[in-house]
Amino acid sequence: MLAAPLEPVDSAPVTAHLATLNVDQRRAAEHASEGPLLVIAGAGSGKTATLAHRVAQLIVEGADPRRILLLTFSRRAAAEMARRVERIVGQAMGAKAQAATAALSWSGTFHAVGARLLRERAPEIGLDPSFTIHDRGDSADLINLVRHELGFSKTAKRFPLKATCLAIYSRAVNEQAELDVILRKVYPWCAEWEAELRDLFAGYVEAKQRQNVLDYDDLLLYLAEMLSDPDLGAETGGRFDHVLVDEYQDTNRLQSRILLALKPTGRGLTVVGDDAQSIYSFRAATVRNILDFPGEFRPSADIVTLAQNYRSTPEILAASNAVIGLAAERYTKDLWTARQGGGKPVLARVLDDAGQADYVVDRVLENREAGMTLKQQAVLFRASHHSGPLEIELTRRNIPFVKFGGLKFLDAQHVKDMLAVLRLAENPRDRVAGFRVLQILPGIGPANAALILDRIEDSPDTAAALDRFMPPATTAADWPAFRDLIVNLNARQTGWPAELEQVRQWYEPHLERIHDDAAVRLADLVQLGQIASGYASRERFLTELTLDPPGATSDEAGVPMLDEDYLILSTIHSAKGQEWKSVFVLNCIDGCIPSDLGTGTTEEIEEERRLLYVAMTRARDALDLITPQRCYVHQQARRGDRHVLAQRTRFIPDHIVDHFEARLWPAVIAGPGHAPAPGTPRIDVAARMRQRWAAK
DNA sequence: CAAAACTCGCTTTTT
DNA sequence: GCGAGTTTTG
Repeated sequence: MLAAPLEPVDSAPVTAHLATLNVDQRRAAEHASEGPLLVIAGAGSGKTATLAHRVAQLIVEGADPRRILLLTFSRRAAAEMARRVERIVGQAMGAKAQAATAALSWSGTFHAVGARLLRERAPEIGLDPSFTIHDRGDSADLINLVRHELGFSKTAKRFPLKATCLAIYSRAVNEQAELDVILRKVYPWCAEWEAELRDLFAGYVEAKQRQNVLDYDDLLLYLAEMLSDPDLGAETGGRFDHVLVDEYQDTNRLQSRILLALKPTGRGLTVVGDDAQSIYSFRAATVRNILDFPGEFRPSADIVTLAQNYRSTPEILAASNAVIGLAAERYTKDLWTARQGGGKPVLARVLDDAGQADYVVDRVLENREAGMTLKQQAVLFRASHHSGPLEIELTRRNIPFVKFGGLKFLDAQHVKDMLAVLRLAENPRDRVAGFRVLQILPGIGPANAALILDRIEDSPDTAAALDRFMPPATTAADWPAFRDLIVNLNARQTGWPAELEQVRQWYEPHLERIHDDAAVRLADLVQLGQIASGYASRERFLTELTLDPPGATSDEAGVPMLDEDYLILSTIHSAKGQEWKSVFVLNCIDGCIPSDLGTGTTEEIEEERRLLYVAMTRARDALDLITPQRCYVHQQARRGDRHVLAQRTRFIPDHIVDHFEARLWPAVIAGPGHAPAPGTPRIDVAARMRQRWAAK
């Protein structure tokens, strides 16, 4: 990612391992650790390299790696950082490097670090250390149970859906704001339910505590509360000499509260980010964190700005600068590059979804002919389902691909079932897990499941509680095996990871009874077993899988045929921090970018603009933005032909369109409002025929 | 009381 | 084209 130094290395002699850095990067890497440091790092400016060099430099200067806390946005980012730090330290220190970087054990997301600190300190803060962690789906299920108990599922006017309830709760927690403010600002259509929502959230919090479970938000919230105790805060902060945070523009108020509680004076604190790439406000991230950071301290934090881009051609950079240049507010200046020219980015007009898929496939294959592997190319899109038609076309033409973002391995019912069994064993009070597991058995529905779980909750002895249950006739045959499984797992008799195999053997007949496609699903479970073997214990497996699901952020697990070449498909959000030689961005039209769901307020529109900017700045040598002329309307009878004419995205208005090469594809299609050129077919029957059989 | 059959409403991005 | 609630059936 980092090119050779383009700045002449001046004045002071530089240690070899920092020689590849430019002047600004080196200033950041060598910044004396006394005061806080803010690094504003534009897209492709060597941000990861700079941060890695800073960590490496700290270690070379004698910092204890066990006392360095590195907070990243994903585990993949943490792993990448560790790899680079090791290489750099190796240059400077030789053989000792591996030991030094292996001790760099405190790196990960805020959530993962939170889970670890809370598990460690649990007894001191009134928490049972065997707590299990709910992912978003589990949390929604639990909030739904409470909603039923409170009778809100039977209101005359429809009460907000479980996912909406959870989103409101989560927003209030992460933004550290009052419910009425959140409702007025973000969920005005739910404002009439304020009193009921308050009751619901109170019940939800109570239920989580009774069941000894934490949700994602709790990992941050409990940590922040723990650190607000002067002793615990000082003690925990004192464990780390250096705290470094990546992607600071995408943190929320709760996260900044945690950071300030760890390092109230800012001593040893470094944050890195780019306000032009802030794209997570739906998760309550606020760009204020990065903007207000310097002023949080006396004296205020030093600021280093990295504005030289090493990634893209000047033409791609110029187009990206033009797009972000139209932003209403912006704090970072334009990026510049010393790279020599390539071609302008392409703005391709295609007829529709099918044309878009054809265009991308043709261009991808062209690139491959020219020597570019599939892995060096990526297709990006705003919403996960936008890639549907393309996925079909890729499958049809035998082009392997891997998709990031969207539907995950762990969302499949059969995988959730298996994990729920393990979770119930780990924490018998986890009601969401218990509900799911019990209802796998024939003859057990919500009523019986609730009864059994009540008994487990009341009894200190799970085995005895299970034995007291008299199963109905339909369940009798399956009950003893189930009872033995749970009791055995609960007592940890089999050990890890062998017990996953034990669960699978129990589950297999049920899988075959419940699903017609049991064979396919069984293959997933075998894969789950492989993933499990990489974790040291059941607790670690459950925790880390929940905090970093495979398929979403990791490219190690869950992906078949790793040695083969494959095309990358990714949501723009999941593409953060990455780069490819050639990038395609689908549906650069109004309604998709910006999403018509995100055009309520100017802030939302501005975030959509930054999203397009993030997508464009992923490209090194080639960039194609695709604009289908018409877009099929989503809600309509199957095989309907209703569509709307789509406009090019408002973020590329006429006066900056010169930064792009306009291309019609196929070259003969007519523009909107024009008659077809002579000899051009009015309808593309062939495309319709393909469409007819393409999708189910 | 459980499970299957049916009907209505909504459809982003993710730790 | 799917999830959630409702009604019917066993």
